[in-house]
Amino acid sequence: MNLFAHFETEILAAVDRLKADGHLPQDAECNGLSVEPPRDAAHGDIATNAAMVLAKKAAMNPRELAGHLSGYLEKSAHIAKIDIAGPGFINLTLKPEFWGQIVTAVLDDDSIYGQSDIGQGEKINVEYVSANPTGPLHVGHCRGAVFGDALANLLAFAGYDVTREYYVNDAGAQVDVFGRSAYLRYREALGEDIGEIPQGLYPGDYLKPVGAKLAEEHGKALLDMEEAAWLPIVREAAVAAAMDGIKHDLAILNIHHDVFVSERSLIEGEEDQVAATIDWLTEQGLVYEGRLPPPKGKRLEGWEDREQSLFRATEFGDDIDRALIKSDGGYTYFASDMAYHRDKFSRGFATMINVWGADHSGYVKRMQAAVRALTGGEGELDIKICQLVNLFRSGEPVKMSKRSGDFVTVRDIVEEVGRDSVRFMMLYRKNDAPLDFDFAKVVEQSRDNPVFYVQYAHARAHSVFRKAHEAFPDLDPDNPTITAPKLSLLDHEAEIAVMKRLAHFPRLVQSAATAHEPHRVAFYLSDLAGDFHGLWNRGKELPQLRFINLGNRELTDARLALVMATARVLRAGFDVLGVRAIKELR
RNA sequence: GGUCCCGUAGCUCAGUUGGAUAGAGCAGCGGACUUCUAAUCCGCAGGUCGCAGGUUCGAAUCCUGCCGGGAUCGCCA
Repeated sequence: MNLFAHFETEILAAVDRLKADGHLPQDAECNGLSVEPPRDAAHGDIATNAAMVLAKKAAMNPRELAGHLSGYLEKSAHIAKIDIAGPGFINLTLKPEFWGQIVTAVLDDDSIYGQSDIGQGEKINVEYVSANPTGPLHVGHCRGAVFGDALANLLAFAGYDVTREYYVNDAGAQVDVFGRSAYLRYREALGEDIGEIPQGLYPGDYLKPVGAKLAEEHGKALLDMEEAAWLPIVREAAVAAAMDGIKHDLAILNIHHDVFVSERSLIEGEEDQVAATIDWLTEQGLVYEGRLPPPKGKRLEGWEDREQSLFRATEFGDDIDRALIKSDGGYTYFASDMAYHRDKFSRGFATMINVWGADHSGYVKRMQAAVRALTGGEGELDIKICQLVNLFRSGEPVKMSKRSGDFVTVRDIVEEVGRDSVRFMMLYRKNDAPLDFDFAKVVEQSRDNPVFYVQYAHARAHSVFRKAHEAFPDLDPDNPTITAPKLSLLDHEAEIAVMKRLAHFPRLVQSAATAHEPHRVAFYLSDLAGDFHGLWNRGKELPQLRFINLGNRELTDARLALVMATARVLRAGFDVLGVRAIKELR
């Protein structure tokens, strides 16, 4: 049950009655109607602007119209009080016993509470990570990886048909460099002293096994070849090894993509899809030969003013037209990315989401312009930029040296603090704000550490079940079943606060999903945990408020139902974030 | 210089897509607690939402222009 959706239908029914009795014209529409929790809880449980939205149509001032509307709402069950406030808000306060229905709804095994159908099964493509296959994943990739994965979970929970996708940039100049780096390791594996890795090549040790394997498979055969002959072989082996490593790194974060699309395969497959895309754009009159002005305000070494094939990106909202073909005849990265997005669209994804790092923010307009052009305005691309992660260790910044290839990898982080802490922390911030990640803090067992705080709430709930089992052995300590609890017994303000929070979950899921903002789920969990801890603490002062009352099984059952409901919603939120809910603290 | 993002309490950040008197957590101040329902709790104080205009019943939120911080600018990926 979605509290706000439920009352929206009641309000709309009241509006219909207003039309029936002539207060409103038949054609009056509720555009911009809101049914939401008021900002200030003192105003009640549900606020609606219905009267304000309809005032003009009714030729009545909003407060007067609100008076008529509330006359009809009063007849509805569950409403304890109706206030008309401010410019014409209608505030509904529900009867305390209403909230028990939320607990019932959460515990109903026939549906998953919070799950939504707003997605209507629409196909949606989430492309995330897409790191170059030239080495292990490091912190920079980690945030986008976790973000994309949680967003995909969230969208699935909200009823979309989600595909998780990874674009493998295995075609550009970078992977050639990577291949040459691997070739050096190959020569090294054959006993040659290669000295220091030259500037510009990949220095990391992770290519050594690739070199060794090449030596094993090819012996000295590659030494006598021209680069044009050995490069494809070495490059392919290096990329394959890098992708294996990346998939392993993703797996330790519990991230599993459905589809990997190779850039090279777009070009070298049965049909050159990049060429086909450029042809198509040319037919549409969107490609021309021309010159680009050099970037202003920044001197560029070796800027080459030349006539080239340009895509009319400016017609679709970009600042400048974009090059498609490099001077060496190869496709620009952008050209193959256009082909890739055209491919996505042709696979039935009208809605696409790309998750990128901050360093790609300058690329956003271009790609969105491309999608507009390629889909005739039918496709929609949302690009989520993940800002930088700053690493700290007990408040001290962690230094990273990229030059030596000695950066902090996903593996390092997960091994040190655990997958769940990494995932939660990466989501405990809006994606477009920078994030501070402190190795010491995320494993701290204190109120300061939101990971702990939320995990602890779930563990506490389960500790109640274990205690309940000791007191009443018929109760299953893992999953106590309580038949027909008398939920009206839950009338303390701290209990009602928890139930209200539970009531907000479905709405929260919907808004987070439509905004493509999984961090809202993390903050919600923190709030819910806060309410639950608050209730727990009240039980310390007021023993009669404790969950388990030996002399009163009926009350205990009602409270256990509430604890169960809380644990379930925490669990549902954790599932969206991809964080494991723990039942016991170590 | 252009573009994009950010600017909210001393600090770190939320803010339900335009709603009412802007919220949390730290830190601060004042109390309580000496405990396994443990890994603290309760209360208080704290604000010109960067600045100035605009849009309207109503703006932290939308539009414009400034100021400050960050990222980015390519035939790289």
